[in-house]
Amino acid sequence: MSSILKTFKERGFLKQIVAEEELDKLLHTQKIVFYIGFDPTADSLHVGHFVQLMAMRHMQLAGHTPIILIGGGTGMVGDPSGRTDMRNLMTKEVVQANCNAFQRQIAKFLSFEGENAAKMINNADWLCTLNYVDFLREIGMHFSVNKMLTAECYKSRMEKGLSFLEFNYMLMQAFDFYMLYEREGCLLQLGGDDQWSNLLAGVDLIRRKKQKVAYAMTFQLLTTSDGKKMGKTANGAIWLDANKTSPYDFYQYWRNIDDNDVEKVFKLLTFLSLEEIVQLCAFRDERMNRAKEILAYEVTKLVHGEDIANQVQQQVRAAFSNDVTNMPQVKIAKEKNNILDILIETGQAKSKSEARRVVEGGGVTIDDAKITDIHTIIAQHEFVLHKGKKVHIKVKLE
RNA sequence: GGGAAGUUUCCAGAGUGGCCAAAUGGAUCAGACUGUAAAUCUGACGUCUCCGACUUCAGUAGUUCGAAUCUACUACUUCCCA
Repeated sequence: MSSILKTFKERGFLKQIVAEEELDKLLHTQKIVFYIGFDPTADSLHVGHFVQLMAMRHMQLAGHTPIILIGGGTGMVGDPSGRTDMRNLMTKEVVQANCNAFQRQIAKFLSFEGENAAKMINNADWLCTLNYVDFLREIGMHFSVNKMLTAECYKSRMEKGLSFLEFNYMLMQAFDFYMLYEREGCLLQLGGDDQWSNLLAGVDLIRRKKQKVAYAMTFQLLTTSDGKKMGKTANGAIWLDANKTSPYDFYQYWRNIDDNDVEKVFKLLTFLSLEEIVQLCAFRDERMNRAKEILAYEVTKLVHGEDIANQVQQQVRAAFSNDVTNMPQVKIAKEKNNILDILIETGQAKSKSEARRVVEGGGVTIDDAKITDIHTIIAQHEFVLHKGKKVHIKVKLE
């Protein structure tokens, strides 16, 4: 078995694959060009994309050439796969802005130099100038509506309704693969498992138009041990953009994950060797915390860089050991010195009602004094705010 | 084009004239227990000047002492017939 496929299997990436043996041989004997598409549905990538980025990196390290396909064209339509409702249609300007944001983030994961330098391509280049009739005649004729309707990815949409706009998404993605096959010699498309039908559509299209074989492989979606999508918090999704999810919160998310997910995340989202991972996950008691700390550090390092990871780790350690000089610090206006305003200004409560509840629930401590009265005024100009057992920040009034 | 059903608080989903800021479950937050874990138990979960007040149940206009619940219209969604 080729080492890359073995890696994907051992690390728990692999979900479904087209012509496994053939592809295995191909990956083993040749350096190929492959691609993953990213649709600009938001202004930042989130943890769900992270797995795909890691997979690309693994592939590049194995000598294969990655193409990052930014969905400037497909993003105009919206992928209905696995969704129960239609996406809001984005304006062209938003799509463009999101594309730019994606490019910056993805660039960190891949090398754009050397023999197998990664390439970034935007499918708007060909999708936005298509001629409708030509497209229907050349591409549309190869698709069976009957077959498309039975595709797993449309199931949930068949109950709620599927617009013709979205129904075309599969053709567009198939066409992308075909274009990359023609222009770049791209033989393989990777993606999350929710993309399986779309990937197959591309493989089919290439076979019909060129009588040539192309390959597809999907990866495990990042889920928690109880099967839910990973990356949800009170403040919404975990983003890879530091402005949307601070590196501190990002680090803490991984630091706090379920014991049962640690090994999986290590394998998928870090480059530590399997031996190291097994060793780190050997313990099922408080020693597990050491593993989680390393996990959080490694993952943060990949996304935000080593300097920031070091910095954040130091802050986290300081916060949890009550080391006042190094813990994260927030400055707020000195007029906001009552406990409710402090909670809001420091971002620990979204409304006064919420702030009130945490205080009344006994979750707030200033320095060493538990605050129980919602009217409390804090006299100090500098103090440590604790909320629950996980939030410890130094607050400065000025 | 004709007919039927629907649109509820982050999500799912009850509620069909006052007992409704709205059951229940999930998510989330806090407390207890712990290992910054899980499980479990407890509490909270529209907003505010919080023992009270205010704004909500697609939108608008009504009926009524009183509407998420009734009526009309508008928008959107689904289903059936053509």
